[in-house]
Amino acid sequence: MKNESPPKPTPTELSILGILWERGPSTVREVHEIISKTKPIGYTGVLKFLQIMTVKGSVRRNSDQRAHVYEAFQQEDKTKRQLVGDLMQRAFSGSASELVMHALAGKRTSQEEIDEIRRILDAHERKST
Amino acid sequence: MKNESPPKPTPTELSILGILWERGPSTVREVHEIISKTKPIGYTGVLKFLQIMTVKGSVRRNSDQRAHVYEAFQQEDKTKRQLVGDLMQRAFSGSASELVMHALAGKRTSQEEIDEIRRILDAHERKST
DNA sequence: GCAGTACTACGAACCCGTTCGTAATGGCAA
DNA sequence: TTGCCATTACGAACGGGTTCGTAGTACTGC
Repeated sequence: MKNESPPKPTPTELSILGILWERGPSTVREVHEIISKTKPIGYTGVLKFLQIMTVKGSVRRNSDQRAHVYEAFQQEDKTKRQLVGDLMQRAFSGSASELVMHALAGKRTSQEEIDEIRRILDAHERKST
Repeated sequence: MKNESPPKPTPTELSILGILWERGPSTVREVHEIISKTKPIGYTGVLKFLQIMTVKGSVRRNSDQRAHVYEAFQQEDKTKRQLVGDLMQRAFSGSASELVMHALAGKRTSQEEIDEIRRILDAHERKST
């Protein structure tokens, strides 16, 4: 047993985690204000998810204040790695190049993005050599 | 309305589609033999999925033979593109470079894979200029 | 023609993600 | 202190993905 394997977040959980990763610790109200712009969900809905995620251990609650403050406890990197790895395995038999190919085919990508990816490749190459 | 938007396959459906994409038209028995090596599922379970997918339109059935032959009807490229695009949007705010970074971080990648990705980048660059 | 076998069809049930409605709690103002 | 408002807590319900058990159907050998 070597890694604590963060449970795979459901779609809605991921949306919420994303907000917490980006904004840092936030109250239910803050999360709700942001997420409701893109997803139809009520205040208590967000709260419910935060509670579930608290039980699962993917977020932590600080109840010092009246309005409880939640923060992401699940590691951003590890979670994202797992999500991509899972899809890569299930849809592309583990082939990274196939994954990249379809990722680029799906949307227009700026020159900066492409250059950035090249840098990532260089760095990865140097590391693993 | 321009694209027929292939419905997003569920995890198990994707496993089956993958087999059909790779092997071509197959019978229930053949699919079951392959998938049961990695996933605990019975014969009728596979059949059930094939039936559901037939209704959804992602596979087609040929009942000329006694053992019906199923073939993938859903486009491989389009489906994969959608899956990656969806994850990229939900987990990485649409950033292709972040996606690639975490994909590579998740597993060891051979030199050939990396070179292949570079080729893909080159091709994509040329096309979009 | 009859029994046995292999395959397909159908329906029920279960689990989990998701959502909502309502009750309980605690602080603030008058 | 009392009443109002914001916030949290809890439970129920709905839907979809997944699985399994059983019934129906067609072919094969005797």
